[in-house]
Amino acid sequence: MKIDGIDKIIIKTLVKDARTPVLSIAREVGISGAAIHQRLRKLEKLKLIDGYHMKLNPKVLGYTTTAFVGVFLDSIGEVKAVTKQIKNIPEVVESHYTTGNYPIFIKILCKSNDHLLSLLQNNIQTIKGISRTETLISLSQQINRQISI
Amino acid sequence: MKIDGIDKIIIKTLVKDARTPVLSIAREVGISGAAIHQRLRKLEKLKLIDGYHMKLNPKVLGYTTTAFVGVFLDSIGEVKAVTKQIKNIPEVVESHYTTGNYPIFIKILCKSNDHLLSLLQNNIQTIKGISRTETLISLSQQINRQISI
DNA sequence: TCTGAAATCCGTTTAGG
DNA sequence: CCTAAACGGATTTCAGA
Repeated sequence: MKIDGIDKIIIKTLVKDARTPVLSIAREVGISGAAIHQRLRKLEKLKLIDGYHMKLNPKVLGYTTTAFVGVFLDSIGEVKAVTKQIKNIPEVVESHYTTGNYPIFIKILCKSNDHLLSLLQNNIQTIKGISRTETLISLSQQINRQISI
Repeated sequence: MKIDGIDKIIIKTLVKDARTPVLSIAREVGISGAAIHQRLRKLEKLKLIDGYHMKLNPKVLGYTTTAFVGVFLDSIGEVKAVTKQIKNIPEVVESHYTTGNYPIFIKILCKSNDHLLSLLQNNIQTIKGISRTETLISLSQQINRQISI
């Protein structure tokens, strides 16, 4: 797996704006569009490129609060069943199976503190197998980026 | 701010694949490409669309482990200074200012447990103002999505 | 908001060094 | 790994309903 400087420019450009035309990258680095195209195919085949996605701004939809919730279980065997239930809650955007304090750790978006409370009490804590939760509210996010290449 | 069914199709399509041609969406919903184009401009003006980004697969780069680190500070006044230092660590992909157990909560990617240990001992814990840390290792991630519309 | 057409530009393939 | 050429199809703009 060789990733040279040209590949890095292609990647950095498209991480920033996935709709940058291939030909504009080609002009930038001074090779043909077809060559950029071939390199993109290579990077996709390597699975280094996972996809191209529109990013939504949750705040415009009213989701102003991010919270992390550590989930304790009655027994560790229930991870799968509980995760399946958690998947049905649309406000949950990440779920991790973890070692440390909690077996399950999730990230949720909510519209207000009341919404957060309601999610915890009416959705998350009513799932069978969950014994209790610990919440961490993100007041603001200073870093949000991908791994650097 | 009105988002109708057509807007939702546009958004869902581009969230899944940001490079879907406007004209293919147009055929899907049965209106002209120009109309889709106008709606996209509208959604961008609303700031609902935050951007279009290539998503990298950290595993292909060797980053197989995700960890969350709760950071305790000597004094709460040091949040800004410490965050600035944290930003210099490339493995840190998220940093949150939080209420709860920790004032700062970060997400990091690492290549191995040794790498994680080295990051904690040689990078994070050497930052002036950090008193101690608590680590949560993600063994696997079951959910990774955006807010639903 | 939408359409349809025009103009311009792009992605992709192919043949070849 | 690259180029150049060519085709099909895309984005974008604009006038008008």
